[in-house]
Amino acid sequence: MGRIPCCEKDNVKRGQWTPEEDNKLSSYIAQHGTRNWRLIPKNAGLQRCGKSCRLRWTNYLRPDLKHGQFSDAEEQTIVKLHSVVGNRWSLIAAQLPGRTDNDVKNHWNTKLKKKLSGMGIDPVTHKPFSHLMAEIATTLAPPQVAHLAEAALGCFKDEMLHLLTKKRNIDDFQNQEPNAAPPYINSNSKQDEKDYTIEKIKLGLSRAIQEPDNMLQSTKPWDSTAANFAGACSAFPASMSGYHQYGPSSFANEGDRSPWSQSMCTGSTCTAGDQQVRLHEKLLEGENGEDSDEGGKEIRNGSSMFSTSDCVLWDLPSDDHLINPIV
DNA sequence: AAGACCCCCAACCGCTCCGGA
DNA sequence: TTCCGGAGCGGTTGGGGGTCT
Repeated sequence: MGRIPCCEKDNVKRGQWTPEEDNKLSSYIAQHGTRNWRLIPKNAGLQRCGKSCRLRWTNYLRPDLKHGQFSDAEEQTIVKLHSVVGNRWSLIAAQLPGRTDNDVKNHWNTKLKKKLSGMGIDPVTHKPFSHLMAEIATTLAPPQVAHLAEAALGCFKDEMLHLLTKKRNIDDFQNQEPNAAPPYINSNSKQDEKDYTIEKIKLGLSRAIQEPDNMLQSTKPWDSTAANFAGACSAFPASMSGYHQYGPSSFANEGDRSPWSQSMCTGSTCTAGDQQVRLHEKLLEGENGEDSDEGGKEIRNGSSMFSTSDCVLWDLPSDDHLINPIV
């Protein structure tokens, strides 16, 4: 028993599309529309799978598509919506005219995830790493806490190392701790540099664990993210804990908050994760067609899900401003 | 100059969803 | 109500181009 293939693979061309194929597909669709993708390649004279044609059309050839870079506003929207609906790219893309789910997904995976990690925010839960550490620390017995930094390092080290070792600016590092030049400065060994970075991360995580209350009591969630994470993890040079390495604006810098950071800050970063779970549950209830006692309606009412009294997450657009209702 | 490495993004794969019979 | 086929979705891959060493 195998799955029925969507087309005969033997007679089907795969890989990059040629301009000629694009022309054939575009002109066929212009004449006949996009009904029945299975028949389209045959009728258009293309040796392609119908699915491949659909993808090519929806992700690339459609005349209403934008192909340029994502704007700040678009990025904000993606991050905000992702914090609420998770990896539901088609839902997110529906709020961004001219962008496809593939575009959004790619942009998230290649840019935004790193951007958030660089700001000390876990891109999955949208919580600050330091807060996650502190939360875990408060739930563990002391002997376990002792191993937390090590374990956490295992979880986050790829992102951290990527950010810290790859794009390091040694001058920044020296400015941060002028009296404690890292040992690798005088060494040619990349391994030394990496080990040093790892030790620094461990130290920072340990501090985060030792002071969970301070982290949790922060009244400004954002302050406990990039800035405090950098503070708790003294190993992090300011230039790395912020995200101006990626662009002109800086998150860690108090006096220089981009619209991005402002909108991120207005939401309850530190509680977004819990609320996200609740929203996910509500969403699922909505999808299953069951009105929950307290929320099903809001969920199906599109953007109002973002403004229910107990679920205010971000300064998301109101109903009127969302391009397409969610769900 | 050239090979290694990295990043981005188009395209593919396989699963789920949905609507019609 | 069930089944089936088409469409949609999200995860993953791989190739091409750029950068680094």
